[in-house]
Amino acid sequence: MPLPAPIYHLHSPCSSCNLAELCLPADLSANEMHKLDELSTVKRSFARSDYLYRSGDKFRSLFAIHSGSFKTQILHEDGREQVTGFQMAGEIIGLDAISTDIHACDAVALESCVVCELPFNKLEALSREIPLLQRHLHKIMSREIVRDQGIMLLLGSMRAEERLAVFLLNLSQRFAARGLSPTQFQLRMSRQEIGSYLGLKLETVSRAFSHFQSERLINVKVRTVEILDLAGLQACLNNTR
Amino acid sequence: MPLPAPIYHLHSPCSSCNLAELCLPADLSANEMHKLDELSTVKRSFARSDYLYRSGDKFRSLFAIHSGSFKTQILHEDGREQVTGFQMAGEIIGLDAISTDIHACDAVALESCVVCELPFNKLEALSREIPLLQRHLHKIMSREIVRDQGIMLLLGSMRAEERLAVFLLNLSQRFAARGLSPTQFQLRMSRQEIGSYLGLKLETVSRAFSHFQSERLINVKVRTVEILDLAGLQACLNNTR
DNA sequence: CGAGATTTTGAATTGGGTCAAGTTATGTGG
DNA sequence: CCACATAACTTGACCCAATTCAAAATCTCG
Repeated sequence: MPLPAPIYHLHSPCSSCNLAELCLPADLSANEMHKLDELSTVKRSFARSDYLYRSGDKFRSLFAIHSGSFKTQILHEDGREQVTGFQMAGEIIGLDAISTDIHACDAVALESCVVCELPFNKLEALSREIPLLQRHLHKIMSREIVRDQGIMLLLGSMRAEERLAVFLLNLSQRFAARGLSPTQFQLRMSRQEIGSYLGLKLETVSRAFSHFQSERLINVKVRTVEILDLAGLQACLNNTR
Repeated sequence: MPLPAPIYHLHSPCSSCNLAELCLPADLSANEMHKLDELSTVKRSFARSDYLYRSGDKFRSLFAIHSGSFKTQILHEDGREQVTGFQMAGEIIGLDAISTDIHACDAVALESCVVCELPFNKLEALSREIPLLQRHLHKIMSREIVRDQGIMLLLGSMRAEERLAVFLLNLSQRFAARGLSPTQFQLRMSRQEIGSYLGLKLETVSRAFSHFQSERLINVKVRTVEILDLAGLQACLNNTR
């Protein structure tokens, strides 16, 4: 079980893993880098199924995922649950809580994880001092909005197999961005969790996997996935039913 | 409560309509208020079906809706479309574009509208000077994330009538927050647009309206809606199928 | 090794989609 | 202001993709 390497705009080695997604493309001065390094002194480890935070918790910090991956989910009182995202190394988690100072969802570790805590007060203070950081924080939040709207499109107007194809292609891209294989990877989440994320039942997810395999688009054995035909998966989406 | 109630702070009359959603709960100094007023000098009017911006446009400004309402939509190349939101007076529109400096969706006027333009550079500069403004901007962005995740829950795990009930209750709340009747209002969007937003076909939306009417939960005549039984609509959601 | 969890597969069911026809609004030009 | 054309909405009948229910296979981990 190789842990995903935390490579994502990391131009400083990683004393400041906190910088992960936050790290600016444009270079900061040494002094600015230093301040950014000081931002997150606390690193925490989590085992599979540990909660990073729970819905209702007081918000104090964002978290930069140093290694491992999480799911975020909303639990509706009537038992309905919706997985709202899967986050991996180099991504920032907790943005939903800024709105009310209370976390709006649960974040659960899907495997062993290490995260850096980014106290939000300090992050705001620093981003007043460093305009590039401010802009970057805004971009991260906006990116999350765009991502969510993409999922609305998926949930609102795609068929089961299209949804799974989008899901696999997205994972593929994200692994590639971390220097991992875009065509061979381990799923860290169950069929049930994938289904919840994609608005499908777990049986439907399983059937779609099986169908892709029979079409020779992928090889899948439980949580081991090999993409055989990226273009073919892509083509699933263009078949306007 | 799938869709969180938006909170509007319309305390200044509206020489600075720009402040609408941006206006801070905590009071700003006179000097700060003045700077905020200067932020938006440009007001623009739109007729029904005019575009406020289009997907692909260069991003320069956010917009505060002074009056009227808009829809935002993503158009997928294969013709699929998804309405991602309906925005009304006092709300800020355009947050998705910060991520790439390119607008990621279309914003279309649903009726006659007036908007205030908020140049984003200036807004960022000002929010470095005024921490309360900075925090408020962050809250607005985070609120949008939470809203979108609520819609993911709706699209991912609710049945047609539940979705429409959520939609009507959300409109009701938002009208109430503006001092309008929470039980009698005009829809500004077509069945097709509601359907796109809710991940349903227009016929399904129409049937759900008719069914609510036959259950005496609402009166509906095309775009005129009267809610007869708010609690009853709410109860639709708790019936865990 | 064995128990519980997860995944796969099959068969039957159904909620919402599709297609079609009729009705009611809306807006434009005369 | 009216007549007419067009767009929007409603309703019915039929259909199908995904869900539900069920059972067997496989995996995971103590």
